[in-house]
Amino acid sequence: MNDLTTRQSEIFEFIKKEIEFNGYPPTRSEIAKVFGFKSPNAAEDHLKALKKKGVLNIVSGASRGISIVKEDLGIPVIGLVSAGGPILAQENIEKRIPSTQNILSHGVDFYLRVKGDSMIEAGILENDLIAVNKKAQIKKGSIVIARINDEVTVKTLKSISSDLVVLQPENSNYSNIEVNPKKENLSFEGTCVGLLRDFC
Amino acid sequence: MNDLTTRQSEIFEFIKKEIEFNGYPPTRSEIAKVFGFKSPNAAEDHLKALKKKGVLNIVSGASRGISIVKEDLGIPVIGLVSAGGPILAQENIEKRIPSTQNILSHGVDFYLRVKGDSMIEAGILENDLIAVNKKAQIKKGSIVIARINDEVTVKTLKSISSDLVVLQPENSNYSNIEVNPKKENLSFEGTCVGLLRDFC
DNA sequence: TTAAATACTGTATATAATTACAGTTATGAA
DNA sequence: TTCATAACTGTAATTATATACAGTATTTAA
Repeated sequence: MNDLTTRQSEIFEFIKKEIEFNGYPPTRSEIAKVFGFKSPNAAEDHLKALKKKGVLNIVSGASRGISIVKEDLGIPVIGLVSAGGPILAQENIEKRIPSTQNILSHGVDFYLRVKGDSMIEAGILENDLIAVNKKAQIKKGSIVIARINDEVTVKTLKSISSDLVVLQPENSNYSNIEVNPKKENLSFEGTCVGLLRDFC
Repeated sequence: MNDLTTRQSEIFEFIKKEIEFNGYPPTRSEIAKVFGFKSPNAAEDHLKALKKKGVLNIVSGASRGISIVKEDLGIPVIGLVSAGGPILAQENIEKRIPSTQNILSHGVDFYLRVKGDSMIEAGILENDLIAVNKKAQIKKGSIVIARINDEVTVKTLKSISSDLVVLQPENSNYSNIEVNPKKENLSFEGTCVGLLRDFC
């Protein structure tokens, strides 16, 4: 229900930019003028389409009564991960942090609250929030969020091959975790791309 | 030039809330209705006053042509601190991070980029950004940003009295710093209230 | 004390803006 | 083929909106 046509995207982007730049939305005539429409009704038609597709709200009768539908709930913060189910399951979401501006440079899919002290030598302390990107390439040396037999853990990926994956805690009191992905259930939830610590 | 009267503040706050809530600014009539004015001209007068005081932009002729003047440049990120001068001097500002939403719970006056490894055992690594609050009470045990004879340093405040201040690095390779505030120039730039790390 | 600013009422009007209705043309799916 | 959707032109009417002008009363700064 949210695949806009090329033209609709152009109109939608223009409206967003206008709101950003002027502080208020454009009128039908203003849209028409910018796109070279000879009738404000062309803009009206586009607005109706964008409303129908759920990306705009239109308040009838109000001048400039256009607003952007924001489905952006914020970036979820994952506390304890319940066994089974996906990490992003509703019951795992502790709260959400507005994603209004990307303070961290990579895309952040979710924040994970750190349990335990296995990563303190990498400067990752208990209760820190690590910013996780789900799609960033999993590679040697990066800090990964791994799931081993339904247990979620944050470790440095030391080596990876088809029958041996070595996960290294950054705490000399702990030993490396060696997993054979053919025998055990191993998956990667993502890569650590940042960290937030909130002193309170 | 920016001291609004009580009434003007009410109007100004209302306009901000309307923009936040509806996505577009109110009309004169809408303002008048909410405040019980019997004439839209009362709203017009207020808008003119708010424009004159520099907190609003009004685009003449445009319906709802009201926008908030934003002086908010974002929270400064301080890189290297040049000797002398205040920490927030222009030349020290590396960039600014939009303060659209307070991710961290305390007020953040600026971010300071960490140099060196003196705090690694507190999970503060080189190049991390520590969030600094200038006004939070300086107390024993908190991580403070101190200035000793024009040198800025981040340490844990171990003890404080009129003739001895002990600053403790969180790295066993370093020794405590002892300062006599009567003999040396010591000031506190603020308290660490958070941390941002951006893996890149 | 005197002018300027604040905070309104009341009226009126030009124009800004929404939006319906009637069409045209092109494209892709049933 | 035929119908729905997309992307417009063109016209026009209702209503939404900005905003000027003329007042009044109160408060505040010079």
